[in-house]
Amino acid sequence: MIRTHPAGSLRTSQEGETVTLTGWVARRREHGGVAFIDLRDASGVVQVVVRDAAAAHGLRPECCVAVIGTVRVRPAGNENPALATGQVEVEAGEVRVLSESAALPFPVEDAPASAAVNEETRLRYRYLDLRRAPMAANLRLRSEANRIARAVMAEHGFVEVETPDLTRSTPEGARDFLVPVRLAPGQWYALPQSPQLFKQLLMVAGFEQYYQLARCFRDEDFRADRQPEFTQLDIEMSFVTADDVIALGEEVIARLWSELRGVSLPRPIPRITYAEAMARYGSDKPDLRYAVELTDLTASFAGTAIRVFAAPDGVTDWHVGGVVMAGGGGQSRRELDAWGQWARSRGAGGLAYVLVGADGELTGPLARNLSEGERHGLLAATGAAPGDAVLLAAGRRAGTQGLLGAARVEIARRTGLVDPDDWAFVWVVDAPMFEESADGGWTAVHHPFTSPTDAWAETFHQHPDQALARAYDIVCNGSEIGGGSIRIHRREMQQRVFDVIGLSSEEATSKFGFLLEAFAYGPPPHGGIALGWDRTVALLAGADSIRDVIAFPKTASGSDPLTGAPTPITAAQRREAGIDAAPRTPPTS
RNA sequence: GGUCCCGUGGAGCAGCUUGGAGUGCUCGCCACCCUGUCAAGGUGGAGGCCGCGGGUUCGAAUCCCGUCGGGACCGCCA
Repeated sequence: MIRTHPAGSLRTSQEGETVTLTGWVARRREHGGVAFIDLRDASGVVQVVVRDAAAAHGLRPECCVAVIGTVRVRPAGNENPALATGQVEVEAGEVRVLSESAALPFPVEDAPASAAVNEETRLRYRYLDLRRAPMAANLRLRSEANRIARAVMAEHGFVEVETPDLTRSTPEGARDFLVPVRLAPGQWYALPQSPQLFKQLLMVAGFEQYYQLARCFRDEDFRADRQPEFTQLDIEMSFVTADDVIALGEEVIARLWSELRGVSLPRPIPRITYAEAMARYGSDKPDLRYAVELTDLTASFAGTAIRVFAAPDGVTDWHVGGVVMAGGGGQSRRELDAWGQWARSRGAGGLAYVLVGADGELTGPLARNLSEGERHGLLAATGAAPGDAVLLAAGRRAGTQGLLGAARVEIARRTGLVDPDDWAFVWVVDAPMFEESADGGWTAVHHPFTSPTDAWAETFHQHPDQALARAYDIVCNGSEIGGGSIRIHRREMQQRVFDVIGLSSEEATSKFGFLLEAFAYGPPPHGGIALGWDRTVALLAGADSIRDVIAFPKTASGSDPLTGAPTPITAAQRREAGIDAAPRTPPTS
């Protein structure tokens, strides 16, 4: 090392020692005959005193320097308690500029008032953005999270196995990223959407306990919490029940929050069924930091004269529901009407409201059309108090609950019900196995290898609308941070799932044949979980976006302002890659 | 595929509703002054295709259309 000490490590015990430090000029304060340099390296910051004015003047912000000097205790009254090294300073003998820095595109050492910088600019100069304290802290936190996860896995005897990034396309679920194959023109690899099939093969292979911090790739549109490539803590275990996997998932999460946030999570983490989560919170990832719940008013409005609340003929899952906005009666007419606009912007028909007056009388555009029974039922069911507003929606059950659930989140946000220091974890269990697909058939909610619950093991194929899966999602503060299931290991049961989702045995063989073949050789009962590592770390870091816990993320259009990727390729690259080669065999679909 | 927001010296904003000289704020940058600061302070200075293209107008940062880029949301994400 060309330095003798990390800058952030110096203390009064080193007084008098001659040290060589290396790092970056964070700040410079010139006073004519004396200048103070805040020297930053990965360990922290220490103040360097430079008495050679000419030497100090050349030290531009963020240039890289070496300082040879003597550690001094600061003169009385000049200590800086805000710095870990604030009791000492380094009297510079020699300051060597190792490399200059051009004028900065944005401040690296933030003054508090100027912390916000356009994210595109930050990504363009990500190496400078990562010098900034919050981002540096986030990546170090992520590294610690990785270490903790590996420690927990090691303690339980898990085997870390790497799986391929170049694999075959399995055209279910998300769109694949495709990679042309030079040696076989017309053939394509796909990047894995997850190591799902490989980890099941590793169970067949007898490893029993596998994990991996796995990179996954999905060619879908972006959100604040999505990237085209992302990381999962991927886990699979043999001879386990759902409780075993859940217990392990809890241990990982509890250790992360304990060691990185100093938060002791209540164990076991509570569980809620999917049906209950939808009924009470209108979401399969409910934010339980606040208590607002939805109310089912379907029975109260069964014979309603209000047309929009009446079930059309033939709709069997009609639902009328409400959610109370405490104090919402104080909203202006304009604000109340804005809820309808808010609902329509989410693709819903609208959102009605009634207000509860001081005497419990109901007002609002709908109020006069409510029957006495409806008024009474509404008040009794919702528990709305004078001064409250009740937002009402009607429609098919899932969509209506979802809309009211979104309204619940919005109510909490607008009325300040969210405690940002709170952590509310919950397992959502007993999810449906299937959901209706756009073409009227059935599709697997989780994936087609998810086992039904014991109660549905023999009959799920007869009632795909009701069958429940041995699946579990872990939710934190309204974000799904992981999920998994017990898998199917019986060929006969797997075939029934394929039958339900309309996958012929030819298609199944073509898509998953290698897995089904492996399952002919004594597959163990197994199950697993994958934790969305970017979201998990973002929660730990208090970051608004997973981009803030990824070193080099992409923008919402999939570009990287730093490297300029993606780029066109040359004609020669195009020829060599075999992109335009005709397929050897006709595509299957 | 759809909806909405943003784009103004290097950074962050205001100006736009109601068109009238590139006007303003905070920070940074450059020069000089300054021997105990730590978001140092002081004086002076430089720096602009108001994202881009078109339209309306005597006149456009401002109004209209299109486009590009960024962000958020719906759809999508087994």
